[in-house]
Amino acid sequence: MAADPLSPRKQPVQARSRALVEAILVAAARVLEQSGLEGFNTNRVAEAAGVSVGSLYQYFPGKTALLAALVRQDAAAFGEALTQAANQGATLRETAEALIDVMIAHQSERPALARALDFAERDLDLEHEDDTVMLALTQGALARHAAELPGVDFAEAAQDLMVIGRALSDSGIDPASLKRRLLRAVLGYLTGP
Amino acid sequence: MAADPLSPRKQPVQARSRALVEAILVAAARVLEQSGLEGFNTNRVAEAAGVSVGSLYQYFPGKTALLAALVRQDAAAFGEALTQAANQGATLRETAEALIDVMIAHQSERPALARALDFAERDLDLEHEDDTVMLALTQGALARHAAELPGVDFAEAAQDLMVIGRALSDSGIDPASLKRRLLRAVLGYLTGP
Amino acid sequence: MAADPLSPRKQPVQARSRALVEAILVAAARVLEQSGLEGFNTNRVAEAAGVSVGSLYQYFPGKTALLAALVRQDAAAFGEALTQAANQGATLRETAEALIDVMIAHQSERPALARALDFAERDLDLEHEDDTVMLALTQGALARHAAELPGVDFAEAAQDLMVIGRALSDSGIDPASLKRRLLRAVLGYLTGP
Amino acid sequence: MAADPLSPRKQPVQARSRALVEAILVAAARVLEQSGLEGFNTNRVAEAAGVSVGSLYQYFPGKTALLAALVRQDAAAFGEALTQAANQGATLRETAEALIDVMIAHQSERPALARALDFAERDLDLEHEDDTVMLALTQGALARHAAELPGVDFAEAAQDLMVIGRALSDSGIDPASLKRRLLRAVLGYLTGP
DNA sequence: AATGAATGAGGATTCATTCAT
DNA sequence: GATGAATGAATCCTCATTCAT
Repeated sequence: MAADPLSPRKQPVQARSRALVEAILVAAARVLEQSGLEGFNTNRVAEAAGVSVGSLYQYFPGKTALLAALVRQDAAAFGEALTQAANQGATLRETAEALIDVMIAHQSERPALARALDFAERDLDLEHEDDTVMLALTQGALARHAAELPGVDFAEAAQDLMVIGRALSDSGIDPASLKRRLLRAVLGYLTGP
Repeated sequence: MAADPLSPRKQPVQARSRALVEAILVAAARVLEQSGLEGFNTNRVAEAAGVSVGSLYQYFPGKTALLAALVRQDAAAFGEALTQAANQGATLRETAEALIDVMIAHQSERPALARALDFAERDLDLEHEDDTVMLALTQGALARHAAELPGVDFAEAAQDLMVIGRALSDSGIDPASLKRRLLRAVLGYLTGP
Repeated sequence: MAADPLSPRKQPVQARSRALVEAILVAAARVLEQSGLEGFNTNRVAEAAGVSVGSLYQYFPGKTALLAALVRQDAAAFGEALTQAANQGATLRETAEALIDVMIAHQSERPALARALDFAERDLDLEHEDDTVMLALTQGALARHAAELPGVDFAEAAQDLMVIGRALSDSGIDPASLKRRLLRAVLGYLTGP
Repeated sequence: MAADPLSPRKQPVQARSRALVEAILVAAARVLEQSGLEGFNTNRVAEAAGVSVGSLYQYFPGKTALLAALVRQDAAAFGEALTQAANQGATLRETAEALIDVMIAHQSERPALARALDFAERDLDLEHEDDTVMLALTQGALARHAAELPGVDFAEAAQDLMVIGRALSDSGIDPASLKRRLLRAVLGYLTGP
């Protein structure tokens, strides 16, 4: 009965429905970006999407689910981009650079949105779910350079680097120096003292 | 009129007033810890403090200000503890350990509270304000070991380490391995490749 | 325009239509039984019937009409069963027993449904309409035993007994003793002091 | 935490508060009487009482509780009146008359309200709670005339008579003949065949 | 200064009903 | 006729804030 309040209500099959869901998500992202979690409410999102509240609730069982969908959508896109990057680079440094570039790109595109989504992800305890993919990805990328990383626990390192990467890219640090500093943190962690 | 909504309304001079403010803050922390930002509301806090809402508003211009006071109080306490640690340790490693111990202690004492405060700090954009002290502190600690850190930009490093330290200690990583991993991240960053 | 909101919209002539109406009514009964008046809504009924809401509205002008149809259907079935019983029994007592058996059977079959329908009947002020048949029936049954009932106003008695019978059978009284008690009430009323 | 949704939220101690609660209950009764359970909603009641919704919720945890309070208030008043009557009358018939007079009075004063309250009482499953007193009362009244009632199970009879009495007085029967018919039903039940 | 009752805007969610396809 | 997506008014309830006492 009381279904999962974080999952969408039904899969939009028809083309029109998919467009509607898409419109809602786009509007939701905009509202979240401009007004923060504070100002994020279903009525506002529906209005911004040019849709009735009822329609919103047709596809999302509640405010939380909408937020969760946003988070997941972003995580998925991010994961995809990371996947590309993870397989690039002949050296550890090159791979690190590729991954960092993705992180920075993701974050600098819509900083306020990225921040709010990070926020929401924690709030909804969606971290674990989303991070599994990225963790695996990162771990794989590390494993590819095992030769350069003697004695490193890949699982552990992947987790730490994920946390560090996120935190730094989301910290508001001057974008110009961000890449250099992230690189330092990552390579330092891995090949450090 | 439109006064700073983040600052306390007036300095409580009388002893009784100070006690009242203290009681409110203690209660606020408890409420925040137990119910999260979601359940944090002025009526609840006032009740938990055994005080009337009116009195709460006598000393805090609004909910936000109360939250801000909590954040600042915590930051101050944290800063104090860090100050102690920053001056300890003959070697860089030792100093780093001392600082990390403080971070972990601060975080592990009331994890839920620490998390919510971190949350709130960001939400209220209080980061800059609070971090100034810690930044200076960290920077000083680094400077003390300048010999071991050739070519390091202390200001920059302090900022990065602060971010990294916070993120890792708040990440929910197994407390048992947390210190080791934090140390690795910090020393790696500083003395890395 | 403002048509009677309690009457069905049109007589389903086609076989398929009749089946559809039947399916809706069956589903409606089930929903009402399982979820009460509270949870009784057109969307739910339509879904339970495996029919679109639009179709439901094709045959019933509104929620109320659907409910009314349910009430009437039940009343009709009940009336039919009573008709059988009303003509049985050589003595007053025997006839009373037959009628009471029907009442109890009707009520105990789907108690929750019976209750909700009673509820709805009152809510929609359908009592008068439905009871006409039963009243006539009861009155007839009494008349058959006029010899045993000197000085009794059959119309009045029929109404009173109807009310009493319904109330008692719907009162949640232990089914084991229900018949005896109903009999006592009825015969007491009729042949009393 | 999730306290009893049927009980009031706090006892109004101050005179003003009591007046407010009283005003709310009076308004609630009026709304219920005029608009039925259908149109009974907290906003409407608050408005009718000249009070803000917030104030209503200060004293009643929800719509249901408000309704329950109304039912209980009515039941209490009714019980009180019955208590008076139950001790009157030298003969069974006289006592029965006294009780029936109270029932009729209670019902005929505000018929629509009485009906809706009966309705609500069932809806909220408050029957048992309220009826205990009346049952005991009735049982006592019967016991007082035990000599006239050989072989009668007072507990059972009290329950049956309660049900019968309510049903008849609430049935919309012509008030002029109501008393006579009720008396017949009651005495018939008790002293019948 | 303290109290806490009162306010009411705001926000989540439901569901009867319509109508374009 | 059938469909079911879309609508949005209606309703419940919360909580930041004020103000009379």
